[in-house]
Amino acid sequence: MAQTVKKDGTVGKALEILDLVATFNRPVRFSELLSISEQPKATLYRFLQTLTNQGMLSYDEDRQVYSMGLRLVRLAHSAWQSASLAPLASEMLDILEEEVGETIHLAQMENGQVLFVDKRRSSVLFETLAQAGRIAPAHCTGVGKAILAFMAPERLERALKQQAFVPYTASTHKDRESLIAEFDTIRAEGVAFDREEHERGIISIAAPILLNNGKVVGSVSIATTTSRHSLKDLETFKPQLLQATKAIGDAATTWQFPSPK
Amino acid sequence: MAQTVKKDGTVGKALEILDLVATFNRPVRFSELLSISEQPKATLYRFLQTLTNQGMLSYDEDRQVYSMGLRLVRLAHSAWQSASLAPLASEMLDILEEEVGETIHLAQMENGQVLFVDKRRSSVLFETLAQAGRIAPAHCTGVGKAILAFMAPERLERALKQQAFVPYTASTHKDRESLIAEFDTIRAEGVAFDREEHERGIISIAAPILLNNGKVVGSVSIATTTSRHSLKDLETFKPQLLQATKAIGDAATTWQFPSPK
DNA sequence: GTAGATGTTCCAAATAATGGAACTTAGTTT
DNA sequence: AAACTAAGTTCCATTATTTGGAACATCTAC
Repeated sequence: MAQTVKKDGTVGKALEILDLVATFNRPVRFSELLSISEQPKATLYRFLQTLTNQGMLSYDEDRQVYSMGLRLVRLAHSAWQSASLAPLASEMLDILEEEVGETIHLAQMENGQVLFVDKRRSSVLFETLAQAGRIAPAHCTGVGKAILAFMAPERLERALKQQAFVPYTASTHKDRESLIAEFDTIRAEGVAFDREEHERGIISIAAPILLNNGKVVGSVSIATTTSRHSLKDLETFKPQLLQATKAIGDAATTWQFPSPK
Repeated sequence: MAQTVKKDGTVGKALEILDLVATFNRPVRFSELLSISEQPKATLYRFLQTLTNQGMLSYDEDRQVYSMGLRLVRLAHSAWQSASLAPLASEMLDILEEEVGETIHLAQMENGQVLFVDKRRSSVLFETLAQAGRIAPAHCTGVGKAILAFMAPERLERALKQQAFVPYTASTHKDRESLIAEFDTIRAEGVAFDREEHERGIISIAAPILLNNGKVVGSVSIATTTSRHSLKDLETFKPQLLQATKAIGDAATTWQFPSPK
């Protein structure tokens, strides 16, 4: 279990249920939730009512199904704007995209997983919230490994405990040791490679975003397909990538929120 | 006060605090929150701790400020995908954009406010404030009025109670009566106009998205600036707009979530 | 009509939230 | 450098809320 022990009382339980509904990625019946949830019937029922009342979930009376609520979209907009690296990094990502002409991802760590907070892609027009918010495992992605390799010991320890080490492809790290073994190389080179570890045919080069005090706050990757490019090709983008992550790191360090006055 | 009476115990209070932090749109200190919150010091403190623990908020130890948490971005991604009209409407919005070549917004109602869930824009120059997740008042926007005018009586009543009737411009409806008076026209014409009611120089034409059973579930608008177009110009887009909203309404009506099995 | 499953409500017991006040730390003034 | 002030944190007996087993209601299928 990648789940950590929760000690946050009623609120924690309610949010756990929110996560539960989210994992379905489709409207879901009460009984379906009941069968997976730890909570007894009446308790689960009450939580669903409360969350629906609050707009965190929505309930379709005709179909008798729960979905995620729009209040989340509103709240996330605020989160994305004021708490993610996206607004800060936007310019640098634009520049990087222009330089390399490949798909760019901006990621941060959330509960041991990689959370994509922004993206640039050379071809198709896309809407931010549609793609932002997607998650991926940390142990088998360039963005994930780039962050993990630069984490402080106890933060890393916590993150590693949350990895499930699902072996997506033949080259996926299948245990903790194998993953850790790569960190020295990543730290030495300053970049991490995804060698089709998450998806066959998809490779990437990723670099961490570091604050001036050394803390990792996120990472940027340049991703492509094996049919278009080799790892060697990606390596030629390294200078531009590092320049971008450096610039974002500097911006994140000096960034001050607007004075309260 | 546009605030409704909350009866959702601890969870409701916690979410209220989340909203409170969101309104700041910037990292915020404990004392700032305390000064506006209803909650006593210790209670507020504990809630902030819990929410931070849960990833719904994030806390910057150095600056001692709270921001919205990335868990919201993850959850909202799920909400946007499975509970908003956006995925369903995407194709139709693409077509509409191509036909009219102006900025398109897709909106839904959330807690009496208009919530933008998707957007298409033809020119980068004309940057409206609206992006996915962004909110706006209902009483002074095309999308808002288009939805309100087609709401069932008690839903409308609840929504009207939540309007603050802030007079943004000279043409903003400044009270309930003035707003309601326009509804007959909107219902008769099938579209609502924003006559610079929210922002000077910005006008729009909007149409409701109706399910086959008559329920309004959202609206679509075509927005432009007065320097580029007049209201008459916008009116020429009416057929295309109505065709798009009809198609989205049909899709929303027949849409079935993937079978649980 | 009946069986079975799903969804909703009740209420006394168990538990968690509450908040006034005391305490600690950080920042400022005399 | 002591005294003051404001901000943030912890404590704990009291209070209020959550809890969940079980009964009840509703729907579905045969």
